[in-house]
Amino acid sequence: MITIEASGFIPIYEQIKKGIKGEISLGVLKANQALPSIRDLAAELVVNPNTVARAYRELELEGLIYTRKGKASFVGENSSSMMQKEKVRLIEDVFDRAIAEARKFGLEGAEIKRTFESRLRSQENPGEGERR
Amino acid sequence: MITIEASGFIPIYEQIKKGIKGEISLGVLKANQALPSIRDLAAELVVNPNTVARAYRELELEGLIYTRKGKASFVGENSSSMMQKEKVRLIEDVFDRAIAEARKFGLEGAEIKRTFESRLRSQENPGEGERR
Amino acid sequence: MITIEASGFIPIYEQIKKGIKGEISLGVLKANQALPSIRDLAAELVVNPNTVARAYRELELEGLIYTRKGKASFVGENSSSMMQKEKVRLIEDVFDRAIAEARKFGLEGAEIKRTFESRLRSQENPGEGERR
Amino acid sequence: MITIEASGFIPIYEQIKKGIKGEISLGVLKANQALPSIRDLAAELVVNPNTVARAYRELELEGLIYTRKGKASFVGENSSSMMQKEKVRLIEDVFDRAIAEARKFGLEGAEIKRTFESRLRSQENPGEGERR
DNA sequence: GTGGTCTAGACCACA
DNA sequence: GTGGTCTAGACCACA
Repeated sequence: MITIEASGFIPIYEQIKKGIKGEISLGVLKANQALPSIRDLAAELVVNPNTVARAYRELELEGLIYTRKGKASFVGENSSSMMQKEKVRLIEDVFDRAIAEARKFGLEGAEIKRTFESRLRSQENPGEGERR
Repeated sequence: MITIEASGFIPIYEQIKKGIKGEISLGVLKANQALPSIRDLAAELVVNPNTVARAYRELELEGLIYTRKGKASFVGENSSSMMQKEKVRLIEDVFDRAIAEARKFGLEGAEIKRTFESRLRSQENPGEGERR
Repeated sequence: MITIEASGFIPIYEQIKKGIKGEISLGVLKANQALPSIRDLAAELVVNPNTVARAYRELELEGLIYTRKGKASFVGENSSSMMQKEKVRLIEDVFDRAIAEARKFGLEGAEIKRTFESRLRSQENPGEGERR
Repeated sequence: MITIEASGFIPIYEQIKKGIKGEISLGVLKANQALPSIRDLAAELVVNPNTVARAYRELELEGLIYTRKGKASFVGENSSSMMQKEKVRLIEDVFDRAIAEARKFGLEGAEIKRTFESRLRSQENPGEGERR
């Protein structure tokens, strides 16, 4: 289940790569399991097949998947453990950026924490609206 | 003090816009204060003047700054209050994205919180290294 | 059919914007119809592609067109009705300016009207030449 | 009484030239009469003296005014008759443009006339608002 | 010196 | 092929 946001600046192929990495690290996609075909995934995401192909090609270059020509692409044997290691780095990075962004707008530690917690809560209880 | 990261996908002119918005919201740039000249900022950021000009032009279209041809660009009268309102939205947005990212990699509420707090701490005490 | 007059002070990108707005309001360009490609229009107008790109970009910021990267730019769903509303304002404005101009040269109501009507007539019957 | 609109694309020196031409053609400024000094007019219009100087310089090149160094600029002997001839052309031109603009937005003869007349009326009776 | 427009041309993301 | 960004560099309006 990959979601694409067209509005942003992040290339679609990067969003697809990230989505698949997420599924590998989650265990949704397991070692040697076949990925969806390029055409199927492209149709599902309403995206050009070339774009999916590029995502797969780069994942292959990174050693996370392998391709059997004429058959399909498969999750690599060591992908899961590779992703475990990268996962930590990736998530830390995303929070570092978010915190840096908040600081750029003048928030300090306590405020940043409060904002973060309020967002976490509001995402977990989306029906409730936001109390602060 | 705007920093440009060339590696990312976010266009330079967007990074400049964001930087200036941050400074306005921080009060570093105050109403009717002159922005650095296009050429100066371009030199400082090692970027083409056209790129800075585009950032300024878009900020003007958004009503945050105004320009006196032949003189300079200035922070708009209401920019600060405009940014105050947008600030909340912007920061919430950045945390929403970070949390969504973390979830995509299989983290849940408690883990996300722990990760966030460890990053916040490690940024505040950069000398200590990172404990995990 | 957009015409650019190089002699004037109005920037080329503004003339292109105005031309496209005219075509949308005329119904020559209909909702979801593709605009000419940036390169094609640039070639037709003998103008740099960047200049057309700027016009398109600003029309997009104004919400009149939308762009699918790698495909084309398209007329927005509500552009026609947006232009209908703006059309009145735009045309009233242009006559206000013309009338103000005439007054600046000392013409009064009746003379202004006579001049306007003679121009309207002479444009409708260009073959006849101008009688004064 | 010259009015400058800063928002537009028309250079300020052109607006000043046009204003002075209007005053000459109106007879407000008569042959051999001194124009306001560059500094005075610049102060009055809240504009840089260089800008007024340029307007005067070009009017001199067009033969409409002459300058006595150290004294002032004066309306030329034949300016009034020169302007009489140009006046017609100038005003016709402005209406031609306005009509062309209206046509670009799909209006035809009768509608154009109606719009023009309504603007003329509303300018003459600004207190009344616009009835159509 | 300062901003604004424009061109030529390169390179990239995407279809 | 199509749009987007960026650079280098020119020229102009204005201060």
